[in-house]
Amino acid sequence: MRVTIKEVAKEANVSLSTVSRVLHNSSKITDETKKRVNDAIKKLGYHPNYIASSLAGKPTKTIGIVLPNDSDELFKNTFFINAMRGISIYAQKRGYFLMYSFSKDDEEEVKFIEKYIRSGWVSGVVLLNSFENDKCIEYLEEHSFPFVIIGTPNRPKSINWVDNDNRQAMKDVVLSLVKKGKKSIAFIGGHKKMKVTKDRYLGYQEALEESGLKIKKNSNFFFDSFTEENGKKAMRNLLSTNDVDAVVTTDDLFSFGVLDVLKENKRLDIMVTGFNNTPRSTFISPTLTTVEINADELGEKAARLLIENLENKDLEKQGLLVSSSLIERESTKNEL
Amino acid sequence: MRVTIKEVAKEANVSLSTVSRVLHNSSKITDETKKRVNDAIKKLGYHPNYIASSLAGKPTKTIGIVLPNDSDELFKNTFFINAMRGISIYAQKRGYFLMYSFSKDDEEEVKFIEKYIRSGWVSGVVLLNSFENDKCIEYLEEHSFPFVIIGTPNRPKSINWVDNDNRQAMKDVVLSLVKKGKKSIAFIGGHKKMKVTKDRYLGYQEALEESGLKIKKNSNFFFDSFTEENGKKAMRNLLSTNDVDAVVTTDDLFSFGVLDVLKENKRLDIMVTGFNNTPRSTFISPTLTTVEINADELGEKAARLLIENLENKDLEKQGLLVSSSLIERESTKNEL
DNA sequence: CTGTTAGCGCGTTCAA
DNA sequence: TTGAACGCGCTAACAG
Repeated sequence: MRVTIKEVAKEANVSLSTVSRVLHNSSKITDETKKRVNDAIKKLGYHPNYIASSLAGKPTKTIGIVLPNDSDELFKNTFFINAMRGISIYAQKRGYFLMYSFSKDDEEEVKFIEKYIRSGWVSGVVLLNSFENDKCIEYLEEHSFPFVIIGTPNRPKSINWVDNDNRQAMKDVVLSLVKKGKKSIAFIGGHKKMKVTKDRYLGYQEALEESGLKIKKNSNFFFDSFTEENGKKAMRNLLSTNDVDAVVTTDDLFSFGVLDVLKENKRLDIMVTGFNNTPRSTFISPTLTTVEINADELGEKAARLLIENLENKDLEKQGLLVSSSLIERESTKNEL
Repeated sequence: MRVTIKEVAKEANVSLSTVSRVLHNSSKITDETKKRVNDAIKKLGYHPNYIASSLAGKPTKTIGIVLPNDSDELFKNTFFINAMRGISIYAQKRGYFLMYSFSKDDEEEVKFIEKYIRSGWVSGVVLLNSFENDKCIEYLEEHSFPFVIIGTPNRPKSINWVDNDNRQAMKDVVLSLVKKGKKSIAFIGGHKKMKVTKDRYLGYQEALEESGLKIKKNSNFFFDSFTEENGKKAMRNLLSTNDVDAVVTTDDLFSFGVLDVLKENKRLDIMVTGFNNTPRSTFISPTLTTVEINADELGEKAARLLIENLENKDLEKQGLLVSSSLIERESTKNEL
């Protein structure tokens, strides 16, 4: 059987509560008795039982993470594993445990959150399903349970969230192209209703404006799904109707399609950038210039935000922006 | 405050223990009181508190997973995220919670296992660091704490483990090449001391033997590290000294190097296979025939093995083999 | 078949 | 500054 606080007390010739006190540095204790207790702890190899401690009212120091099961996303991206690692880096530093569960749909997602809360195991939740998790948010808010979301929620005011500065990121992308002498830059993005798309498009517009450039007609595209095929479609269209010298996209997948069309048409003088730094971007030719969204850091900051809120209940809810970095590769080299 | 068993008891006009009993289907209870209790549970929206239940002696129904932090592996492979998902699929079905932690080295790995055990949170551990985790195994055995390892341990007899049938997998690869008329098949693998390498090499030898083929001199290579460069080195060597018509490797990375050399030398008539079905294998040209190791299933079976052992203490330790599947792509097509 | 009671290991009053 | 006692929510004997 494991050694309990009781045996430590006996060994140190003090009462249970005294041991408990030195364990938590609470109230004043003589240096001498403190030493006696600590010696006993060491001698007996005592380690506190979190279960008992939690039952007696202490927080569990455990965070639950909810992941989507969608295999496509999982395969395409190292986002999730990196975000999970990021979370772990901060959480472990603070002595927190991490739980995770994959859910196959929204409904199951809520179910797991319910389970996390009701079981009493976790004291906070990280939402990692990048998109629409309104049901989860609703449930968590209803039960006023602490949580943080990676991604920008619809009502960002009253919620803890962490996301990239998508506007700035795309702005940087476009400005770097302008610096290379590009003057007619096309845009390919996801659905216009999505916050990510909106933000990135905003950055695109701002960069052009600041550079004194205009958006050409028919040079902006918005698609419902992030596919290579849509990238191709847009690029073919651009080649026939426009005189572009660069293309920015909100996702590497679009860019892969774009590059295919450019290769076919021997127009690799047109520069291309992507977003998300998917592994494939380094394997194709030309290698793709893209934006690293730093999933690690997103996770780390999310964990920090949550834990700070956990330990300081009346902290204001806030949103945190994580900078991303432009990774320059062959698709934006002048020599090509 | 959450509703407790006590309130349910009062509502149903029974004692605590009766409620506890219907909760666990233990001993005989009148259908009528059972109904009364269940009604009360529903009416009050009662949910058992796992913490209390655990403290009172019930198992925690929580499994701890230990992951390596090594970014290279993490990026190259979807193995970990898939294995984690596989574990979750089975564990969640059985009502188990999952904890994870990333450790940056062996030492930290043991530290986390220690923490898992001492805290009392978890009742079993899954080791996922594919290679040498002797220290962890040692620690776990010392404390006779239930665990399962994904991969083949050095002393497989007294340990629960799950792994691919590497011998058979490689055998299938080679036989499929023989069936395509190949007669001089080279082998490129990792360090000869590694169990994986040994097993795959064994399958290679068996297949050749059964097909009445001989291993040519200087056509087998073993490298310390899985790199493209080593693949190139081996292939250049093979081209100059041997008359091979196919190359099998124990890792896609070797194969990428091999294909590079073959393309350079316009020798794509030589067939190539890899191992692990890394994402890149579908993006290169020719696309690479490789072996899918089914990380999902490895995780699922590992969870099953562990949970079965958890719920049935005197179960024998065992090793489970997970079949892999050969994915035929362009690099083994005759037309090329 | 059901109720009573004594813990599980620890935190936290309240006294001393 | 320290100790005794109670309770967190639940399980598992032991009675009846």
